[in-house]
Amino acid sequence: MERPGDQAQRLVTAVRMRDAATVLHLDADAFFAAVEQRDKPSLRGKPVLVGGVGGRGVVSTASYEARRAGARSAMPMARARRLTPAAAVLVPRFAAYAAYSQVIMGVLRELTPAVEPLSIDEAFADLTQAPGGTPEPEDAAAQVQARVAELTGLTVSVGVGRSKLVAKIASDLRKPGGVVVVRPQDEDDVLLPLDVRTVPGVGPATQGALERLGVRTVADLRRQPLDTLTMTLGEAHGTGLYLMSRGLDDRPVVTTTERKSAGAERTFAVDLRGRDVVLSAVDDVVDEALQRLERHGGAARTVVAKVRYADFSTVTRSVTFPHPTASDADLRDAARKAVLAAGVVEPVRLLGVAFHALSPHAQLALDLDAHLFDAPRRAVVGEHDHVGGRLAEGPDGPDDGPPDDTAGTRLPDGSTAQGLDDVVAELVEDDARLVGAEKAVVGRPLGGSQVGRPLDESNARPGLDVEHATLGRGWVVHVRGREATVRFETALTPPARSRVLDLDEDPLVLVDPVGVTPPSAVPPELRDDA
DNA sequence: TCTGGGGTCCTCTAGCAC
DNA sequence: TCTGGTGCTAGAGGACCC
Repeated sequence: MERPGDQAQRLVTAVRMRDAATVLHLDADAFFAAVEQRDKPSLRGKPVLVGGVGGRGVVSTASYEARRAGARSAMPMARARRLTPAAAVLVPRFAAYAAYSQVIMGVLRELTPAVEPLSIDEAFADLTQAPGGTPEPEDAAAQVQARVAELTGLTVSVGVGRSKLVAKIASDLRKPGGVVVVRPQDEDDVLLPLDVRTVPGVGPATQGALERLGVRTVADLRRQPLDTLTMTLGEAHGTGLYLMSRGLDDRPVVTTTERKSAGAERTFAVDLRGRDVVLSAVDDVVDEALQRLERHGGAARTVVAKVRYADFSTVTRSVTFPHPTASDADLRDAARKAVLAAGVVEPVRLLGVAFHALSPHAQLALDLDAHLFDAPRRAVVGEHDHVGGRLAEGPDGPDDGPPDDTAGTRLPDGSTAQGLDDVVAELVEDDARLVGAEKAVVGRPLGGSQVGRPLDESNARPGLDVEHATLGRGWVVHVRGREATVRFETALTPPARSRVLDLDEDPLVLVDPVGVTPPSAVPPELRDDA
């Protein structure tokens, strides 16, 4: 019989570690806020909060100036504003961040083709795949930092280790703008004193469970037997932490990953009451989810609805088709059924719809069905249902009829929704200070892109890009009625004072972000280091 | 203080077939 | 015919990440 110690030993010896620090992790510093400060010169050196501007919004990213006042990611925006009342509060401009992200990922690919983006502002790179041979880690890190600064004007932090675990932890040790290379012989010195919370995968719940074992640091974690960790945290998580506490991690850098799901969710500024109100709101969320689905394969087999009630309890229900489907009407119908199955009884705070089991081959499957079964679609579903698939019924009983082909018409503009809060935001400016106040509006989501449309109170969000026929490009500070406050500035201009315009006399149009402006394009007298 | 949004992965449980 | 064990799949929920 195998003893617990044997099992742990087998686990440890199965890990194939690299013998040198060749995994690089890059993390852009305060990414969203840094891009905003880059594109909006009047905000440089000032506190900036990017996130949801509604009453229930949270901070996505706080600039370092705002962090000094205590503002943090995931903090309720209202609290962050109290901590740093002078901060500019802006909605995220994902199109701008994506453009910067592409340049940063491109810099890594100049170094090595083996780049694994983790998110919009983070990536791993495998230095052993560099075409000219494995570079020295310090040289690689310096090259990446210099090139990113040259092309974007942003700073990034870089960590290099012999594993993803160590590289990621290292990049976080000297932010912003730091480089930390951890060689194998130095790993214990770096890892063991760290708070266990710094280990990727340890969140508040795991931290609480570990604290009950008396574990606070990585050194404490390493002293725990394997079976204690697996009994406390589950097989996978326990085993993972057992290995990570020893610096053991042989996950490769992978360049391609398959998307598993696509969806959308929305928190309402005022809780929804009543079945009809909720179902109407579901349709809006489905519209957004369908747009995302279309960008990621177009077809799905499972539809999951999420309902969060006023007391923050959350219920999910799902509907699974026998085959992946790309039919908007079917997917919409399934989402409605799933929401009803969750039981809409209390005030609803959030609705979400996600599509799982994605497939690019749905149309092929549907075509095959059409050839194989010369019968109405319902019969096809029934045929496959007993073979193993399931088609959940709504709470009212069996499917009440064939799908309505007129339902679920996709929005015609086919644009990229930014997923912004459905609120109208107002920023009140006090000379150099930006003080926020907002008014929540329910039922008027900023659905789809508003690019090309005239700016008005309903589509205004602080921070969005606008253009004036003669004054040029700028960004929205706030709009009240037909009066808009705008700063006409870009990365290529000096900081601008805000101007108040009458939208009837001086119409403004919402425009796409300008893209990445390399520092070399900025006139010398306006450069950050000038 | 009062908790977003888009994801991934894991665990537990139940139903079903063998 | 009934029962229990096992393996598979799906659904639901939770934890975590950025």
